Amino acid sequence: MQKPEIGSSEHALVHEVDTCVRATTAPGWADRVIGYREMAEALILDIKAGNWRIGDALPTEAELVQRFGASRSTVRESLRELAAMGYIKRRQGARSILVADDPTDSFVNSVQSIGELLQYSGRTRSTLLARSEVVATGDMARRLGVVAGSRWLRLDYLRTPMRGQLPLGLSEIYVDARHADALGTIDDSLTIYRQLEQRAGLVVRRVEQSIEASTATPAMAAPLRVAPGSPLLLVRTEFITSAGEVMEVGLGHFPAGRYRMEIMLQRSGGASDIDG
Amino acid sequence: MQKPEIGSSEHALVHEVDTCVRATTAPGWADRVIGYREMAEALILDIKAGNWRIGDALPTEAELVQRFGASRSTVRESLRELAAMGYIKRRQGARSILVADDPTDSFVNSVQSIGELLQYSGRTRSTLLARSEVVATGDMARRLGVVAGSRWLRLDYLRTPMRGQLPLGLSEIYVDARHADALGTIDDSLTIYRQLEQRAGLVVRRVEQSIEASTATPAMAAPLRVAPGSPLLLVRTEFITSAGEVMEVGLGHFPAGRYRMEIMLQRSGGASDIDG
DNA sequence: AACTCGCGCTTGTCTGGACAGGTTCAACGC
DNA sequence: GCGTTGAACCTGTCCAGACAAGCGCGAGTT
Repeated sequence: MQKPEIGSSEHALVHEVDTCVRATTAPGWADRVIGYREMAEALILDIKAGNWRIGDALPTEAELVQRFGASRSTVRESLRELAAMGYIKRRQGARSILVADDPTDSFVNSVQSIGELLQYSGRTRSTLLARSEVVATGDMARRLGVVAGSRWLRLDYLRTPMRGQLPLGLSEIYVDARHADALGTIDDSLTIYRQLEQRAGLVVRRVEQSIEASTATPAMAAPLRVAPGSPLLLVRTEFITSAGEVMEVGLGHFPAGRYRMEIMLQRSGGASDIDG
Repeated sequence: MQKPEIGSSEHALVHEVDTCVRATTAPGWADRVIGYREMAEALILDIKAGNWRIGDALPTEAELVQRFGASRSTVRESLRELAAMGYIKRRQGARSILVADDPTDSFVNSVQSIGELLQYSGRTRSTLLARSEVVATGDMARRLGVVAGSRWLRLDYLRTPMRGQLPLGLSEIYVDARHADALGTIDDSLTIYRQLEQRAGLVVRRVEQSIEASTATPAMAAPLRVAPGSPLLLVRTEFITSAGEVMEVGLGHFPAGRYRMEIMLQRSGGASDIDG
C-alpha cells in the first residue's frame, strides 16, 4: 500500500549517478529524470492543451527520446500507456496517431472467474459443513432476494486461511433445486457456478453483488469464533442466466478485520493493444 | 513452497541449443528462435493442459528465461500478453497468479464517474461537517493506506437521503495537501476527484476500493444516530494518478441496514452500471 | 498466539544497442 | 498520368545487465 515516492526525487539521484550521459544534448529544461508514467502524464497534458489535433501524428519515438532524455524503452512504455488509455493508435512503421483527446470517462473493473474471490482465493480452503434442501419462505426469500416458495440446495462452507486458525468467514451457497441433480458430486477445485455451467448447460450472463454490514447471529458466532452480535460483512452474490433466472445465490459472512473485499477500476478507452 | 511445475516438455529442446548467437546466421539452422508470441501460446497450452490450477503461481520470470532460452524482456512481454488476455494477474514481488484458464470467462463491471456512489448518488444530499488539514500519523496512515507524515485536506460529510431523517452515513474525504489549493472552493454539483482533475491538471488512472466491516466509534455514533460499537460498512476509495500517486482517499461509514453497495458484472460486451 | 523485523526472492523500471519489417514518398520508367 | 521501386524513416522485437521496490517467510520478541 505504501507509496513512498513523494517526489520520486531520490529515484532521480540514483539514476543520475548511475547512467550519467543522459540529456546532455537536450535543451536545458529536460533536466529532471522522469519515468514513463510521468512522461505519459506530460503527453496527456500536451494533448489536452491542444498541441495536436485528432488525426495528427505525435512525435516519433526518437524525438521523444531526445525531448525527455530517456531511453527508447521508457518512451515506448509511456506510449503503450497512452494507447491503452485510448489516446493514440500505433502501427508499425508509422508514427503514433492521436485518436482522442478525452477518452471515454468510464472506469472498468474486469474480473476473471468471479467467486474465486468468494470461494477460492488461493490461500484459503473451504470445508463443507452441511448440505441440505430448503424451501425459501418469507423471511429467507427476502434475505436471498428470490421468490418465496422456490426450492434450493443449500451448501454451508467454512472458509479458513491455509495458515492460521481463525476462520475467514461462512459461505451459504444456494443452488436452484432444478439444477442440483446436474451438480451431483462437487469438485472442490472449481467454483460452483463453473460446475453448474459445465454440467447443467447453463450460461451465466451477469453477476450481481451486494455488500452491506450486518451482525453475527448466535448460530454463526460459534463456527466463526466471534461473539454473537459482532459486526460482519455480508456479501450476497447472485448468478443470473441469460434467461434472467437466478441459478445460484451465495451469502458470505465475514467478521470485521478478517476479510476485505477489493475492487479495482481502471480507466479505459481502447482496451486493446496495437495493430488495427 | 515452490510448485514443482510439471510438463512443458518439448521446450527443453530449444533451451538445449542455447540462445545468443541468434539470427545473425541464416534462417537455416535447427530450431526456430522463440518469440514472445509463441512463448505466450506455449504457456497458454500449458495452462489449458491443466499444468497449473487457478490460484497457482506460474514459474518465475527467471525460470521462464531458462526454459525458453530467451531474454527477460521477451519473457516479460509474453507474460504481459497473458495478463492482457486475462489469464494471469501480476504483482510486483510476487509471482504471476493464474486467475483463469479460459478468459472468455471474464466479467466486466464498467461505471461512469465513480465516486458518484460515494458522494452524490442522486437521491442523497451531503452536508459538510468540517474542513481541516491533517498530517497522517501512524495509525491513521494505516487506516487510509497512505504514507505516514503526508499532509492532507480532510473534508467530513454527512450523507442524508433526500426524504427521510436517519443519515445514510459519514464520508471522510482526504485530498493530497499539495493539490488542495487547486481545489479552492468546492463545487457541490461535481465529485471531488473530477474537480481535482480539472483544476489541478491531474489524471485519475485507476480507482481502488476496499470494503470491510467495522464498528462505530463514539465520535461517529452521534451524527449517525446509532449506538457506539454498532456495525458499520467501511468503504475505502483511493484515486490514483498515472504516476501511481494517491491523490484522494475517501472513507465511507455506513450503518447496517441503511446503505448497501451493489455491483453488477456482465459477461463480455454490454455496458453495465454500479450502484444507485 | 500475535506481532515485528530482516533478508532473500521476485517483479518493476530503466539503460543502450541491434536487427527485422512495415510505411512513406519521391524519383523513375512506362 | 500512373504504377513501380527503392531508400529513408519509423516502429516492433529482442538482448544483456543493473538497480528499485514489493512480497513472503522465518526468526525472534512480546
